[in-house]
Amino acid sequence: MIKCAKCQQIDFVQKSGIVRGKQRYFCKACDYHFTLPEAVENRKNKPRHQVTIIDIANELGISKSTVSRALRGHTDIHEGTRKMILDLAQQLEYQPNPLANALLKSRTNIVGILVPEFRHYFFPTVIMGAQEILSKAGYNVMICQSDESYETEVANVKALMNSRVDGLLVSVTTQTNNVDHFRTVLRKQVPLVFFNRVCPELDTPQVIVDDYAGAFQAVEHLIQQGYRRIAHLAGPVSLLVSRLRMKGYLDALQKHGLPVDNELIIHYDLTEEKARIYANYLLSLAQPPDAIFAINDPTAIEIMLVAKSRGVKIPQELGIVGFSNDPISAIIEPPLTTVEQPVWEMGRQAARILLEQMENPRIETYQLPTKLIVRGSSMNA
Amino acid sequence: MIKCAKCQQIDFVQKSGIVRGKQRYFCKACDYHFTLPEAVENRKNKPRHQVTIIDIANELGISKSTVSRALRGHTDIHEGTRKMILDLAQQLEYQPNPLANALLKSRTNIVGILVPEFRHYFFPTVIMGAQEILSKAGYNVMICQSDESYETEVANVKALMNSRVDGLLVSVTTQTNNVDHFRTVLRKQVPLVFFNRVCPELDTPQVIVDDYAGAFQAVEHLIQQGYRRIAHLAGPVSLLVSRLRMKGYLDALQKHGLPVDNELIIHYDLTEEKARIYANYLLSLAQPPDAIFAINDPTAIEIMLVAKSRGVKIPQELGIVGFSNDPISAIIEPPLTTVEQPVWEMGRQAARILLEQMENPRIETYQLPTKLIVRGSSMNA
DNA sequence: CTGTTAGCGCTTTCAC
DNA sequence: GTGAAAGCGCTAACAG
Repeated sequence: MIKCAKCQQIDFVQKSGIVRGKQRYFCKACDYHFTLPEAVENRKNKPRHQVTIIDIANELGISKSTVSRALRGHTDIHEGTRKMILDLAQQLEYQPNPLANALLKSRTNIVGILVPEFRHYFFPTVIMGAQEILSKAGYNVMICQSDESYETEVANVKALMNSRVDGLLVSVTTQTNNVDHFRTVLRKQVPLVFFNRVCPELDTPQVIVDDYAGAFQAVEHLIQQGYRRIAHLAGPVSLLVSRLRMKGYLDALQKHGLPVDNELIIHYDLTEEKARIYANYLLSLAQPPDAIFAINDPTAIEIMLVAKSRGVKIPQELGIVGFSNDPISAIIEPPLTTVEQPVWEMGRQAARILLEQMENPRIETYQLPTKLIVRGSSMNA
Repeated sequence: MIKCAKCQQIDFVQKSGIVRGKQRYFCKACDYHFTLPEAVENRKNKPRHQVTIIDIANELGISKSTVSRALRGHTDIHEGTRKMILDLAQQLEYQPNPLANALLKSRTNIVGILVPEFRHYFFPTVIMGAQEILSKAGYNVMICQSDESYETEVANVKALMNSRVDGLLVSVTTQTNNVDHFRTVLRKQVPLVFFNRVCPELDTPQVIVDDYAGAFQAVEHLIQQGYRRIAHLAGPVSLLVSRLRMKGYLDALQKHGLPVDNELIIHYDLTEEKARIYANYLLSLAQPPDAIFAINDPTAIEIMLVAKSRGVKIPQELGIVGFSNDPISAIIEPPLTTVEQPVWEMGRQAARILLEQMENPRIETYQLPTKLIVRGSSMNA
């Protein structure tokens, strides 16, 4: 059952007494005395036992503090001792237990990410960007999605806080009007960074793109293409991003002397069904719009589908511009004009700020650039 | 500074000695004696201090064991004591520290999910399905993506194991040929369930769809539509899903007496670039195919884009069928014929099996149904 | 350079 | 019914 630690043979090994509470063995073949690594013995009893510093300490007959120090890379330690410890640790495949550390330090090295959904292109991509930075910094990521439900969002924040995450990256739901759950987070001094769908009323960093400029450019482009009756299918007023893009839309109309027709402005909850309903509504107006600026690409795409189903020609009869440059917008026909935003970079940036926030808190709003990408859906030439 | 616990006034409160090591207060207005909840006092010193059972025990002058019992809902406890404890716990917003519990029980209530990517529709949806079940069961989810890199996969498994997840839901990369890292997981008795991209060589549950039947139907449909020279842009041989769909393709050809032309069968690594390259290659053959069965929808869509750019008419000159029913397949033009699989349900099922695995391990392969959805890309009428 | 001790927050025997 | 004490794995302050 027991292999000799030197010659690896089995048949010649016999027990040879107990030293310091540990069973010692003796190989009659190669004349070698040894003890079994504690971990090996333990494993027999507890199958899930993980090697601990105590196993190493016992095996080497030293104290666990010394082992800890060696493993932590402290300097004031005998070179021989260190080598001994490091070697055995490697041999036993020692893995520090992060739970013990977390309990001790009240730090889990986990960052929570909370998004409203990840069916579309945007949020998964932001998450990937954030993960890139966070995992480099030694953090794991716990992802929750609120499914655009305020209640779920509150529950998720609670769950993440309860899991003692070291920080939180959040994009709120369309329904989030009360932000007390985030106040609790801040009160408990857990770093919190909002991105895309932010909470400017909270004193914590926010990462957004230049929504205003993007929207302005988009609408100005439509005007330059000759469209005159431009509708805006906007997001809910609760979201800053909706309000900023709305302002860009309004200002572009104003700059070019176009009237604002409230009939052409619709706020909606970003669900697919509502997008379809309102697209149909707009196209059934007595004086329908000749172009629509959509709050985002999924919305624009729903509009395109509705327009197509009604036989409305894009871009001749209806110009359409979206926002985000979802890959699907290059695939659909005609390809969708859209405002590109650095989605991946937004995740990276939010993560960087969160990490910085852990060191020295600073409240700031970070704004990334946008860029209009002109495609077929708005080329009324 | 100190509010009276009864009349809530501030000005009349004064200290009234120390009892059992705790400062007591006295309100001259309402004649009420009280102590400050320990937690409140502590909060002043350690801003991040969370209320612990010790705080409650001290405040009530009882032992933490009793508090623990009351909170755990043990029966043998005085009703009055229990009520006192529960009330104070609520008042102080006591939250048990999961870290302490995790350390004690070696259970984190975290499940790791490892996927190759989440840019497309498939994996995010599976994850949402899994999360639905897992969060109901009280588990948090830690998501990693390997980005189709074997090394990243190994690193991620290590990281998740190191975080002491209670279970693992995995879909492997296209590059995963060596599965030793998963053997380690099983050796440490951590429940492991594969889905979609599975590892049949490992003794652990696998969740897949009926890839063979789905592929067979898809190809048979193409044949029935009159296509005779049907190519297959397949996944890497390393993946079981590739092999099963390949078999369905081959058997359908055989059943209908069509020859197998190896020139028309290409295995590739599922990257966008390669999809484009091979689509171009197939369409440039001296005898190009008149239809292509693609391993999945993203592949099919790349093929469609290439075909369009070459002026090849779909479905007249080229029939195309994909796999998965990615929402984009209904949007692209012509809409893509595809094999629907219950993606969300796959996540739910995998999660359920993982939970069951934690109770009584059982090795089984679960297979979900598929269904052909015929759309314009293959209607050669 | 190394060992001893205490403690992170909690559950769980084992006593009384 | 309740308390005391041990211990999960680890780090760090304090002694030598």
